[in-house]
Amino acid sequence: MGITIRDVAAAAGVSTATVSRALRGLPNVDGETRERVKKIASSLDYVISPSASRLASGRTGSIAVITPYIARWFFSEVIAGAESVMQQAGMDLLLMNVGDYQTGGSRIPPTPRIRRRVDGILIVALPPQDPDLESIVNLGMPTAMIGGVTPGIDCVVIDDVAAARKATEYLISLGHSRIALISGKSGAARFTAGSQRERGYRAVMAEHSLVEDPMLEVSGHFTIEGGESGMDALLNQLNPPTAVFAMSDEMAFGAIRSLRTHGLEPGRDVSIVGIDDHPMSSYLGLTTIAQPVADLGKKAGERLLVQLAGSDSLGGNDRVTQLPTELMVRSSTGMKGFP
Amino acid sequence: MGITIRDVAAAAGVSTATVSRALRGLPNVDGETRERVKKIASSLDYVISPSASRLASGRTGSIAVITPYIARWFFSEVIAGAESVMQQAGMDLLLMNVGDYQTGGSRIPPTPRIRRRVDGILIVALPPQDPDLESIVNLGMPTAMIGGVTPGIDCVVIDDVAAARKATEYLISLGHSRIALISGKSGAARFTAGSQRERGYRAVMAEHSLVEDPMLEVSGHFTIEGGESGMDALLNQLNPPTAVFAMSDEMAFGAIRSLRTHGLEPGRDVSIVGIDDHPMSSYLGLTTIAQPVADLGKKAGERLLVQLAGSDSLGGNDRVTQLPTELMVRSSTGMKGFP
DNA sequence: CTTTAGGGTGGATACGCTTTCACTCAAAAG
DNA sequence: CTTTTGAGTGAAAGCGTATCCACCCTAAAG
Repeated sequence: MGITIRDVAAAAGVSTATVSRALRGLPNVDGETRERVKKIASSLDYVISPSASRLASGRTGSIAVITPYIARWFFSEVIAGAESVMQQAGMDLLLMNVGDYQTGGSRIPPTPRIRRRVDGILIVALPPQDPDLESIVNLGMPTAMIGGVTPGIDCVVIDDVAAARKATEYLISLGHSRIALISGKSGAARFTAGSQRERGYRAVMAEHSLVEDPMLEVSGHFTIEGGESGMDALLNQLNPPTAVFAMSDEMAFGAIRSLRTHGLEPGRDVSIVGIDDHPMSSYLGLTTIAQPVADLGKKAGERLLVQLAGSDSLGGNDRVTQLPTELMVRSSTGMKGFP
Repeated sequence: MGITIRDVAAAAGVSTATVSRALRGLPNVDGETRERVKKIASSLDYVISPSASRLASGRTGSIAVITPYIARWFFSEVIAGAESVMQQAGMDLLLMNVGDYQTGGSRIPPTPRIRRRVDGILIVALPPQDPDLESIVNLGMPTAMIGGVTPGIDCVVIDDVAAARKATEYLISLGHSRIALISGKSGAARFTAGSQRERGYRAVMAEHSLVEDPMLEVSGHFTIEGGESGMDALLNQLNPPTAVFAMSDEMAFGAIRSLRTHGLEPGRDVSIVGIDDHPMSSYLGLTTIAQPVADLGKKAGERLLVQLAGSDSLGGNDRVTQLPTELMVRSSTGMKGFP
């Protein structure tokens, strides 16, 4: 069952070699021959058998997406972006969920298995300490990475330092000086973004000679609940902050809830800035630094395609692509002591 | 490059046929032989070449996930559920985003192409009118479907009628009688869930002899903005509702915002119930009918695996699996005229 | 007119596995 | 003791394509 290249060749009166070349757009095929073959192939509903093609050519025509989460907003958005690019290039996307390595989720397939299955790898936001990261990179396959920087491989990121700077500077421009930080995890499981954003915040604070009160830094674990309890802790201090920079929108959401619980109004009593531009942010009026999440996926996909095409002209160093961020001013921020 | 089954066979002193059988757990292999082969294979870092295996066996070891969206909450959650099941079964997940057929997004690959690429198909919430649905079903391949019912194929759904009934009945139990409905799309692009939920709402209203005021039904297009403008329209009436059943949480979010804009407090002035239990719902205090989204994906995946295993014992009719829903009471609902 | 170049084509083989079929041999059945 | 059985195994034939290489023939170069 299923018609093969031989059927097409016979119907067109040519060899299978010519059919193969004609259908794949290779050179050295007469224009008229090519057209005839194409016409016959489509009239026969012929499609190349991927399995056979892969075996013969050694190319799998698919790439692996290795990610700790599939359903979380950031990740699904990145995956969707990558998928759109890959689909257009005729590549298949293989989802490989590795789970959170801290919680001992499912791990990546053994590397020899990966090597056989795909032509390239897209790594989405594995923290640099992830034990699998090194073994994947060591595969030496075409690889692109999102949300982290590893020397020698294509990395697509936002400028996390600059994003944090924008957020902090905006708060300062509003007259705030006691600006708290709700950071992510403090332990070993830190995403690259976390430490970078922390740096940006610290740098701006220092430049403006603002005290770096350790009491003003809490950990929010990148979750709503974490942001909420972090904000709670901040508000229960003797000298609470008048502004807060949360390293992610979801933590900012939690902070907003905490504020309201304490009878405070974001933007009036306390200003809050997040990072992400999560779909719910505009709904909640959260001022935030927007990052082009889907574009991260697209760009990484494109870089990967370049590598696969072999026309990779980049040196070993400038393999980092930075995508722009943008301050979205909404109602969660306001002049200090405005009312 | 890459070691083959022949290397393993040679090292183990057996034929490639035996290696193949031993590694795949087929019967008719001596226990000791099997162990030896396995040990040697793993010591050689040998993994079966999927391409070769697929070509020889005719099985692709992968299944297609056909869906109009990847990044939206419901869809990414379903995909994640399906992925976890498939990964465990050693199957690859091929993402095929068909886009919203109304907006003329990218369509599915031509069906002969699909047939060659995958062993089975998972359809996620294509509306029953989708022109591709029929052609996919007609492929006659193992197929499972989520969020819709098509005769003869495995379908995994929630009881949308019952969910809507629960929501409406709960509002009635709180003393409400002017209960509005914020529905999805009204045109042709209706998901099955939409019309079912509408039926549930109507049935309960009728059973309680409550007027079915056409003014109390608005369309919210399953978006936040749609829910907001729908609620706006409801509130601008002479005799606005005291309660609202929104067919999805996101529309309920919009409705809540509309309420606040009008100076009203959800749960006190107007009660709102949604469907989904979206992650933001608990944050916003939205009373809702929770549906087990990830489980929809898992269950559909399992059904598909059963079909692929050939041990499918179901008849042609009772192919519908219904998953339970649960009322989550939060602060967006309250007794009528309570304060 | 002869030589050369190269576009266009087909034959044949490799890709790495699965699976059928035939075969062996020891144990159970007669 | 002979026959039957079946578990265990190997040889070999595909599976459907890509690609190397040889080949032909026309057109440009000499």
